[in-house]
Amino acid sequence: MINYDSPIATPSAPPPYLHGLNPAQLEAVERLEGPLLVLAGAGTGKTRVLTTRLGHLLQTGRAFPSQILAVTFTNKAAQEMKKRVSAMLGGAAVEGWWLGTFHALAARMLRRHAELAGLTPTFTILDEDDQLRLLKQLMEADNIDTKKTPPKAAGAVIQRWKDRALLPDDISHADAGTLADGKLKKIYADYQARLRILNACDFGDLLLHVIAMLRDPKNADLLADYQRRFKYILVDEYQDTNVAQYMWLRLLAQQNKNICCVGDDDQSIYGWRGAEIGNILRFEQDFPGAHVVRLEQNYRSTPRILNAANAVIANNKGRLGKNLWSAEEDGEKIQLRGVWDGLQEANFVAEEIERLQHRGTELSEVAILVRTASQTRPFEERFLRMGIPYRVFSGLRFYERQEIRDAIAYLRVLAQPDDDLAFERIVNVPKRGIGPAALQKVSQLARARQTSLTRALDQLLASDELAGKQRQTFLQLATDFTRWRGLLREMSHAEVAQIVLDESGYTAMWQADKTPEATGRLENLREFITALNEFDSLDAFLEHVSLVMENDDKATDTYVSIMTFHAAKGLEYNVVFLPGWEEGLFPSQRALDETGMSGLEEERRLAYVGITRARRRAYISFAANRLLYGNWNSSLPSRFIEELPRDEVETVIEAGLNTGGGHGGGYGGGYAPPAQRTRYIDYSTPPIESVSKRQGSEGGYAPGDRVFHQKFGYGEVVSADHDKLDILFDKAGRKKVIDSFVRRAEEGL
DNA sequence: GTGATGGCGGTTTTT
DNA sequence: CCGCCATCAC
Repeated sequence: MINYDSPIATPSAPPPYLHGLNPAQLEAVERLEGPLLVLAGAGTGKTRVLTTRLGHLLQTGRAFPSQILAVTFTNKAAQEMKKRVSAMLGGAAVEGWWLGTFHALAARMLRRHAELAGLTPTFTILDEDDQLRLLKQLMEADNIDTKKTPPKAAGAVIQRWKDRALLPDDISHADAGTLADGKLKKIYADYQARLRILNACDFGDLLLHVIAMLRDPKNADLLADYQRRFKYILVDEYQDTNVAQYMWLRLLAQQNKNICCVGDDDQSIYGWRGAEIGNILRFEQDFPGAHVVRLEQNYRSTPRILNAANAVIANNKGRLGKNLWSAEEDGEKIQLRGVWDGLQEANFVAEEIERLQHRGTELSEVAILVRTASQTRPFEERFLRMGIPYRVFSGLRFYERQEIRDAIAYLRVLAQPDDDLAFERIVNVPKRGIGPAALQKVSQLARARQTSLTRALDQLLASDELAGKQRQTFLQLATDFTRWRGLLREMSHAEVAQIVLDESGYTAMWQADKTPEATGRLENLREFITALNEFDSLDAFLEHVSLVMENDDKATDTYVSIMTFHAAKGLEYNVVFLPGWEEGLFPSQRALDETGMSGLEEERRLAYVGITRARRRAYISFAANRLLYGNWNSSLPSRFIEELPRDEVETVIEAGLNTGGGHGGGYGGGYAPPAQRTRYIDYSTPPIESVSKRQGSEGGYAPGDRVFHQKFGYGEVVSADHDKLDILFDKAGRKKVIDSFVRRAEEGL
């Protein structure tokens, strides 16, 4: 079917962009109507299919850009898609389409209708750091031992609830668990209430609020509007979606039902952070009339590598099933090495890399993929000694660095005065002499008033509650912020940022710092200001940093790449080393203990992802002894090694190694499958209680009342204006105080 | 309010 | 073994 109304439609010959697609790819591009699942195996041309499909939609005039919703998981993927589609359409940028990550798109919707979620359009998106500090406060306020239940653990559980679109009210007593004395449900509720006061969201909330908003019968028009708008929906990496994301997609796809999900169940490796592999496995039930297209022809790896990957993944039960094949020559066998210990393993890898290098292999074509970040060290030490250039991909990203977070916190307080977490972060950075005790005063009032720290501070400064140096310091800070906010109207946000960093003493703090890192930090701050210049407004910049964790590496230099399996997803190298295939390490003991059979299958998918990163050569190795936390431990080869097909593998095992008493036996099971319950609880709108109603003077003091103040002692109220009291104290004289700092003097005392 | 020492715990990570 | 956090001494 061709739309002849479109000026750019080409009625006759197939357009050039469809040339060279294989039949499955072609179907994935051209089947535009109805639900479609594209099962795209590793290296089967997924990105090409995705971009061609989008370009095809636009080129044939099936949809205006604004009628297309295209969702990815990472910003990198979104950028890539943007770039490739516009290249395909002759270079012009596509304007007005909804292309981005789940979170960026949800944030866009939420900002449009923030008031429907009880927020203002300038709401803040908290980072992990903020979330944890907030949780910690709430837990301590509830007398929960944060040693027994680290906020991080509590936060993870709450995150998982949010991933499943469960609000505090949806958590049954049984599900609340034993963590934090079983008070986690309450902590979750407190946390949500606090976020609303802060006019803030965490990542999970972005989707949760939008879902709640769209499902609210009061907003039926809004839902209908979005449902009509998005004629075509495209989702990348569908195997990684969580329940909330699935619900959001389903809501939006209801009307036109043209939803195309692309993914690979065998590459679902993010279950531990809420990804629900069931989403992709159930696609055909969830979207009636769905078609499934399998992309199985692989253009990346040799058949031997594919056979090995196929053989390992075939041991998984929960999968849709698919077999990668290649039209190429067999290629080299997988090299399997068993060595004495981790040092020898590093040695072997290093020497092999040198050998390959002499035969003309570029180091940029070599990668070492590990299960955990801590495995990189022996390789680094060995490479340093031998002078092999390498790079470990795992370090802190730009926006996660301390000095950048501090700078961002200053800007957040500027843009959003209610952002308590940002305020707390910088209130004593650089050191101003405002310690926990001083801050306590402000937060006490903020809690009593159900308001933010900045507002509470203003009220405190209007009273006589603060005195001396403390008052001076706070006053200085408050006036600085007011002045800086004023500057935003006069000059560019980058200039203001520079002024803030200088006048606050933040730059000076690092200049005075004599540690070796200080120079780098100052450089980062300069880079930060430059980055600011690339955005139209402060708000646009803050949105960017809260949603984007950019990867600022350019792979131009020649070095060996060292990274985790997770980080390697989507990448490919001619030569791939896969060290540390030992029971306990890979598959990870913890994954087995915590999630049993499904954990094992996810580990196996990691193996599959790892193997399929290799184009020409893959090396798998294990060591009989490994240094762990400073102790030597003996280990057995990974069970995945036994799953490799013998014909495709060339094995060299050092003499005298215990490999578990020969193949076929050995590993004690003990990973009992837990009662696997995935719940899809109906989602109800969160109650939006009015905060402002609860403010005001609960004291109801009147002139003549006798009161007691912690610091000023007894006194008599002269006048009362709402919450502000003018009191003549018996000893301290006349003071303006805030009513929540006084209590009634008991009669007869 | 700020700097120094000891104890404990320790996958995977994006937004 | 290393890094983080909490507690202790100024």
